[in-house]
Order: sequence, then structure tokens, then C-alpha cells
Amino acid sequence: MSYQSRKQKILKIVEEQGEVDVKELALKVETSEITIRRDLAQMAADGMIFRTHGGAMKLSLANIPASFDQKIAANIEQKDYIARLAAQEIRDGDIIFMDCGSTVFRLCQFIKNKRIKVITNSLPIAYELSNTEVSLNLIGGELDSKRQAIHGQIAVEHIRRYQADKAFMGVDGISVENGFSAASEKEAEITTAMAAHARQTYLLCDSSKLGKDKYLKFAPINIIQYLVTDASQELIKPFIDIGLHVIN
Amino acid sequence: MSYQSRKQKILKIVEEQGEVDVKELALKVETSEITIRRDLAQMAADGMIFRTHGGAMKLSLANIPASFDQKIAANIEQKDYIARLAAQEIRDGDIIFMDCGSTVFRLCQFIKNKRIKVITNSLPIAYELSNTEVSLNLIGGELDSKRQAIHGQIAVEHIRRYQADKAFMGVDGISVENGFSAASEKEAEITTAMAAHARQTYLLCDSSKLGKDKYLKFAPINIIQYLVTDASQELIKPFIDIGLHVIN
DNA sequence: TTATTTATGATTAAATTTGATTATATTTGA
DNA sequence: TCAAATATAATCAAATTTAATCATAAATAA
Repeated sequence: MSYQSRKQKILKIVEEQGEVDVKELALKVETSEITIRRDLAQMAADGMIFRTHGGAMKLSLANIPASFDQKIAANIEQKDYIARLAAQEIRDGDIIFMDCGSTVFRLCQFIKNKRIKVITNSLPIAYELSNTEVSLNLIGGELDSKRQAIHGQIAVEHIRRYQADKAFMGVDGISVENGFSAASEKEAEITTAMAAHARQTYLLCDSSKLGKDKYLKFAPINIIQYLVTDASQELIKPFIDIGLHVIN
Repeated sequence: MSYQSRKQKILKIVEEQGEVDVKELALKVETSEITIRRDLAQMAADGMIFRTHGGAMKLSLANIPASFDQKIAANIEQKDYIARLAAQEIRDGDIIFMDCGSTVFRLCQFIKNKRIKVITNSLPIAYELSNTEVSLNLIGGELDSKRQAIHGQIAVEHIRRYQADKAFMGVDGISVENGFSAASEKEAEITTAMAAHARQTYLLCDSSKLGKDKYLKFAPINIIQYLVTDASQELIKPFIDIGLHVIN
């Protein structure tokens, strides 16, 4: 059986059952487990399935409750490392933007006791920071339930009313060649608007996104001044070379 | 079963029941208590649930400040009675305003499956209605942490952008003689703005507030068309006499 | 043909997930 | 308040899964 038709078979099984483990797939497709793993890795990279530990899931099942959750669950250590570094940049009295990135969310735990004002479009952040020392300003507009965040024209106009000291943001992809890229126009709008209305802009970005491009390129790299990351010197170097401040 | 789908299962149970303990979850998900604890710890860190001693709670139930919690808990029966009546006025396709009143909050449970758009300044309502059939529009601006709601000039301007079918609101005091009165200017602003931008305005008001005045008189009674209440005929009569529709 | 790439499988090492155990912390009720 | 009951955290160990190499076979190209 060809490589392609095997993949199709796998996809069909995953779609039908919702969730399968590697062993079962190997049996049904009559191949070794290691081949199944290789196939699954590729298919997950192509966004055809959601890879779980031990098997795979249908995308729709994996995403429904909140794609935000799974994003957040990934690479927790790196994200906390990055968030802690970013938190050190914040001074009492600052007015900061926080977008709906999963790494940005991890910032919350480190800033609960700071006397700052946070302007955010993220519902989880709003929830996490309500009843803390932080003074909150919510960006208004339509709620995107998948991201648990507010997007759209109204949100952008809201952002434009303010001038913040710092903006802390995430992004789907960033590279020296193509600048910022996103998987959604909505996120791009917010990122651009926040960057334009903050004196200093920090990108919180784990190594998995550095040097990667997504389908929508939306801004040159120089809309930010600081890159906070856990990435290696090697990965960071091109960004330093073009004049970005890198915190790591 | 992968841990991803186990987490989803847990989340679903927590959302449905509002509150569960570890033992029950372990039983239902068929795993050990320690695994449940680990999952809950992660989910709480990710802001998906609220971790309690012994189990977990739905976010919208937890972390609400005591003041708001008490307001909601007070006179539950009357509030639910009023909320149920109000919910019957809502049709699929409606665009409605909901303010941060505690009786208005009780409306949520009755409208989760309606295909409507809700524009609200209340954070608890936003949490309660996120991930339901309802499409949400959040009013932006400064968060008042005591009321868990957004108030202020920016919020008022946000409201003015929209024209809704119906507005559902609470108030601190209402009387035939003095109209609407509130304990805070901020609430008065929001009430006035919502009433002005809805075709039909419903006041949800338990008997304890009927005929009472608070220190700030801010609007004549005729900014609303409907009064939804549990009050006795005797209390209601003056309002009917001046031409208000009373639902009870 | 021969060389080279590609796909697959086997083996081993590393990482992840889970459960058990024990010590610590929290809650509850006298 | 204290003590008993309960829940949690921390540590360790086992099982499972995955990643990393290497080797082999098949397919492709020169």
C-alpha cells in the first residue's frame, strides 16, 4: 500500500472514531507502530489531525471546548520562563496592553500584586486579574468564543483610544525575512493596533514560533522593540543582528 | 484514553455540575484520584476551572467577589421567578442589552440555548454565557471590581454604537414619584444609555426595590416600558396607573 | 548496472504519563 | 483551641510512549 493511501486510511479512521491510539491504527492499517507515529507526526504538522500522547484525535473534538486551553497546556515551562522574564520589565504605575496569547496569559500569575493598569482583550486574563491589585480595562466588542477574546473593528478602535507604556503580545509566527505572521486576520489587527499604541512593545515567543511563518504576513518585525524568548543563541542571533533587543 | 480527552471530560462535568469533588471525578472518568488532582492543577493554572479544596468549581461560580455573590444569593427564588418571566420575552434573533444587576444575572440560565446576541457590561454574565449558543458582545472600558462590571464614559460610548431590540436591567430604587434612583453615578449612566438604545426596555425588579428611592435620582420612570416583578398587586398598582406594562 | 534516495523496521535511549507511598497541610467538629 | 479526618504535595517507581539511530529493502535515476 502506498504512503498516501495509508495516510488517507488513517485519517478516515481518526475521523470516524474521533480518537484512536497508535496500536489500534497499526493493527488496522497493517503496519508497524513506528510508521504510524511517523505518519501521525506529519499529519499533525499539516493540521489534519490532533496528535495526543499515544494516538490521535479528530481536530474538531480537540478544539471545541477551547483551543486556548490546549495551546496553553503546551510548553508550560518555557512559557512560564518567558512570562517571568517579561514580568520583570513591568514597573508599578505602568499601563500595559496584554493580548490573548497563551504565553501572555501566563504573565498573570507574576503581576497580580503589581499596581498597574492592564488593558486586555482576553477574557481569561480579565478573569484571572479581577480581584487583584491590578486595575483592569476591558477592550469591548464581539467575543470570539474559540479564543475567548474580543476581536474586530470595535476592539481596534477601543485600543486606539489609549496610549500605553508597554504592550505584551504573542504571535503565531515571526521571522526576520517575513516579520509577523498570523493564522487569523483578527489577531493580526489587534497585534498591530496594540503595538502602535504602546511606547515599548514586547513579543513573548517560545522557540517553536521563532523563524516560522504562518499564512498571513501582516507586519514588519520592527513594530516591536523587545523579544522575550527561551530560544537558543543560534535561533536568536538573526534577530539581534537586525537590532532587536532580546531578553532571555 | 488520552489525557487531552480526559481533561475535556473533566471540564464538561465541572461545567455541567458547577462543582465536583475529586472522588466523583475519579469515578466518572475512571482514573485515580491523583491523576485527577494533577489534571485539575493544570486546568486551574490554565484558567479553565477554579480549584477548590477537595475538587473543582466552574469559573463563573468562583472568584466572584463576596459582595456580588451575596447579592446573587439573596432572594434567589424571587429573582429566578422574575428572570424566568423575562426570559419568555426573548425571541431567537433578538439583540439584547443586559446590565450588571443581580437579577439580570439570573437570566443567564434561561437563555443559554437561545440564538441571540447579548451586549453586556457584566463580567459574570460574560463568563456564564461564553461557550453557549449565545453570541456575546462585551462592553469595553474600566472594570469596577466591586460590581464586576464595566462602567464609565468609554462604556457609555460603546453602548451608543448599538441599537438593540430589548434591554434587561436592574436598578437600586424606583418609585412613581421620583423615577429611577441609584447608589452610584456609574450605574445610572449605563442604565440610561442602554434604555436609550433599545426598542423595548424591561426593568427586572424584586419587591424590595419597588417604591424605594436611593440618593441619586437620574431618570424619569418612562424610560422603561416593562416592569418584571414578583411584587403584590398593591405595590404594582401605581405603576400600572401611570401606563407601565407590568409582567408578573 | 550501480549509486542514491526514500520508506520502513528494529533497537535503544529518553521522555511522558500514571500510580503508590509518605509527609505535610487544610478543614471540620468537638 | 486541639485533634481527627481528609486532602494535597512531594518523591519515587513502573509502564508506556516517543525520539534518535542505524540497518535494510525498495524505488529511482544516472
